[in-house]
Amino acid sequence: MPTKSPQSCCALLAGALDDHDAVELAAAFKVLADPVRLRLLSLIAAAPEGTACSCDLEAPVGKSQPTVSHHLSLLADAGLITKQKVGRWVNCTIVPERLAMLRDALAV
Amino acid sequence: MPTKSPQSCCALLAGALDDHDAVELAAAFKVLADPVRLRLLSLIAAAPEGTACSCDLEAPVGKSQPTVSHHLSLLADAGLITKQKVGRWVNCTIVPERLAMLRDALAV
DNA sequence: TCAATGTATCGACAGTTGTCGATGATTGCA
DNA sequence: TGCAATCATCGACAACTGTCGATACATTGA
Repeated sequence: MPTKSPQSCCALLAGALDDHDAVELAAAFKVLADPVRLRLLSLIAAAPEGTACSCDLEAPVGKSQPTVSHHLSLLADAGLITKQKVGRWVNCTIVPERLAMLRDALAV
Repeated sequence: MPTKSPQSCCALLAGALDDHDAVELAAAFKVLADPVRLRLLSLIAAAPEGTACSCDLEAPVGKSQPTVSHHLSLLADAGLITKQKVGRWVNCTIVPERLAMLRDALAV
């Protein structure tokens, strides 16, 4: 379940950005402000059907399993991906609507 | 002088994102990952002609003068605003092209 | 039931970051 | 020239973050 975050209705850079919205929007961008998470997002988005097993993500980013697990959890908490456990594996799927929402937040 | 940063030509989330591009893109988003900086951006963008005096920005964000100066420098280094000194004041102007570049980086 | 595998959690550590007070530099004005 | 105003820089501190090894949990297969 994604945490609550800036809605598409939020007044953004073009309008008044109150303190509450600023904190939420900053938290959303903070998740994107890490090269490992960006690479994980890129790998997941480029995988077939936008879904990748987390076991296939450790080698490309060159980080340990706990580190990758940590980053994937942050991405999931931010609603940028969903994690579905199937057997012993965890499939990560990108949520393009979430990216689009953040993209719209940068509209001027 | 803005520091170099992800070009519009960068393969982003939809394509392969190599380590170097990931670091640069993450650095760009890191600048946006702070509520004070987002509010400063919002205030500058909402000001007439997208330009505001830095002396008018301290009160709205509720931070000290050194803190605001620090954040404005980060925004300027990231190319999101330009700073022009006129007399004793510093005018900050938004750079919408830069925001658009980051917005495009989130394209899926 | 037991071993193996994939994942999450915990504890710890180093590095980074946001913040402010104090201070310095520069400009405009009397 | 002296003073006030605006901004940048410095030093310091607390808080946060990314990282990993060790370990616990969960699921599959034998």
